[in-house]
Amino acid sequence: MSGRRGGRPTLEEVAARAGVGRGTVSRVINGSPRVSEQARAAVARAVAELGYVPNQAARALAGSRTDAVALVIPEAEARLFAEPYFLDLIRGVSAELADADKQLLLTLVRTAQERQRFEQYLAAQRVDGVLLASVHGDDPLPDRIRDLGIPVVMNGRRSEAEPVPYVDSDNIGAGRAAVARLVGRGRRRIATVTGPLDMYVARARLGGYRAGLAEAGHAPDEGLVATGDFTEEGGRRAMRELLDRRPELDAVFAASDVMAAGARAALREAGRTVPGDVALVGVDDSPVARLMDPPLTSVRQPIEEMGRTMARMLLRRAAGAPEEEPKRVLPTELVVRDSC
Amino acid sequence: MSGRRGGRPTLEEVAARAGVGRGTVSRVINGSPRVSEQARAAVARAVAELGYVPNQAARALAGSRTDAVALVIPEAEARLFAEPYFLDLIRGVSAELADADKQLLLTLVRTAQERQRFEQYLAAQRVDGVLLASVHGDDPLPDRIRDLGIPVVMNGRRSEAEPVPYVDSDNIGAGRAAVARLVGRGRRRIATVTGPLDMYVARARLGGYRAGLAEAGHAPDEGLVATGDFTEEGGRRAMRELLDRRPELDAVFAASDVMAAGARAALREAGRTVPGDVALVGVDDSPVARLMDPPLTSVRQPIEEMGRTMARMLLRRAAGAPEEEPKRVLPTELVVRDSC
DNA sequence: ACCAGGAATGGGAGCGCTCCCACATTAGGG
DNA sequence: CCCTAATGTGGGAGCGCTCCCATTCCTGGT
Repeated sequence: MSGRRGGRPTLEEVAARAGVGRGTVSRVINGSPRVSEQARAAVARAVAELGYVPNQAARALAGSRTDAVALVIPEAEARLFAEPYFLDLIRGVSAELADADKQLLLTLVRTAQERQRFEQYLAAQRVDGVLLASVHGDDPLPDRIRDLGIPVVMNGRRSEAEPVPYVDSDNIGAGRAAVARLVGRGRRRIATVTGPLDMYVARARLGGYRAGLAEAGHAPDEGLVATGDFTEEGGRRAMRELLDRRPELDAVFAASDVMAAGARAALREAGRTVPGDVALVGVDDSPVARLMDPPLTSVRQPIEEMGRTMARMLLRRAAGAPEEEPKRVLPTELVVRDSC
Repeated sequence: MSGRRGGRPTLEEVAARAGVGRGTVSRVINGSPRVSEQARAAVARAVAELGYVPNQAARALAGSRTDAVALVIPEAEARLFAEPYFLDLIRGVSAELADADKQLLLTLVRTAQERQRFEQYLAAQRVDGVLLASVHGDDPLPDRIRDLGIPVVMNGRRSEAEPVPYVDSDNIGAGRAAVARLVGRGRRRIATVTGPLDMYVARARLGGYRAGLAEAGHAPDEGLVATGDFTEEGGRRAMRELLDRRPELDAVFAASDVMAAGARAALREAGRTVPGDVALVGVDDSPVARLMDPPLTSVRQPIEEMGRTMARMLLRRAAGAPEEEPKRVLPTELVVRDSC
């Protein structure tokens, strides 16, 4: 049989032992300043002696706050994306929450029905805030949550002018840095494999690519742009398309490492060497990048740091802190390997 | 001041609306059979009309159960391992819990201090059960939790005779299947790169390798066994060692895909072709396997299914269900690609 | 016709906290 | 010396449920 509470001490018992009232113990536990040193010490001792741990359920019920934060990840994305991405994100969020003694509630959302259930869940007041990963351009969930009065922070944004607080990486800078590197290595015909253009992240990287070319004085050529979908297969297909359209290309910026891997395979099929015939740059600096042959030059995003930042922002808002900058864009960094 | 926090309806209000008592509503909500059809219908209508959602904190407080389950992952492992592993595991656990309307509390444990905190957390009665991933041979945590009277299920086991309930994959079978394949392809000098031998999973795969050789009538040769640590670098080092000791080897069973990738790199360095000179088999069937050149034959573990099974077992135990088989070993499956 | 026994139900009594009000107690200011 | 204003403090009043007991209403057996 589970969980008959084995005589776990209560606030009341601590109070009795310390010779003070319930209120005082509560104040000490919650770090209120309105307590004398003497009382504080007495309570601290009683807590230690009894091994007291506050009952969270009671706290949540009485205080209507839960000390828990939900991280929502759409399941479809979890499969699609360079998977380690989410693990890194989780790691960052988890670290920051642990420091604040908050709990991480992970929610993978699979179906519309599960989404529904999640909204219900939120309505049940079970979390102090919500972190959203990988939100698509037309997703109403963020606004919905905000309207419910629950603090939200997103990873990435739905559009340039995102109204909901978010933490993003500098995707434009990523595209730019990749192109700059390619140009610096003497490449002249630089193509790109983009992500699905209904995602802001894909448009931003493409924008960076274009900006990079413009800065280098290259004329734009739409024939050098092919759309992928962040999958390996999509990368492969897009690469074939590019080779078909512009056989003379000598470099490719793939908007993700996984697509770069697909592109690499297509290049091999076509008998092109990397980086000899075609130089290749990806984005994510995921493990695949290191394992590819040749190892892939890639633009690193500070994923874990994004997770930490999101959690920090959320906690601050949940605590009702003074409104600070609700939009944060973290820098990316080119990691040079052998593919260019 | 009226505590009209967001005006969420309470059980009491539902009762009033349905024209029944609090007890009856509670019974309906919790699916007790002791309710007339009529009352059930009235309550159901009131619930729908009011959009009632039970307050979880109150439930937990009154009923001492939380509807939440913790999944504990040692942070060190999360980095080391083929990372998608944990994402798959999480996916399985999450799916099963969602079906049961339970919450998943993810805990990455970094330091000894965090471990400490986690135990405190358990003491605070905040979860109905605990799932443990990647437990090392000498880890006392599982027993500790069990002694606290909290249901536990582990992923993998610490030793052959694990006392704590677990779900594992058939690692011996995995080694055997890999070797059988290699033998079937006419390989005669089959080496292996193992994981760290203080982990049962590594010993089991090695055991399978040996069993496979024995079954094929090959004489054992300890020179064909090198120890890695489940990292790419470890795989590379072990492979160099093997080439050094037994240059005539013509096949390698690596106990993980990541190590296989390392081994592949070492083979390339040494000028050996795959699968021409040396055939290669890994374990995990991770994305890396597909992306390698040539694509890697690998033994797939049903990771997501393990996650589901763990969650299912845990929920059943938490519900005080009749003691069923507490040890479950799921089958593995060889996925053939070009590396052998 | 009567009563035992079961089914359905209402509602009191908490669960262990936080909130907040009332009550000291002490320290100045006039 | 009284009066206000801080400062600590105790404890009542819930928070919204579940548990469980008492009550009512219905069976069917004798």
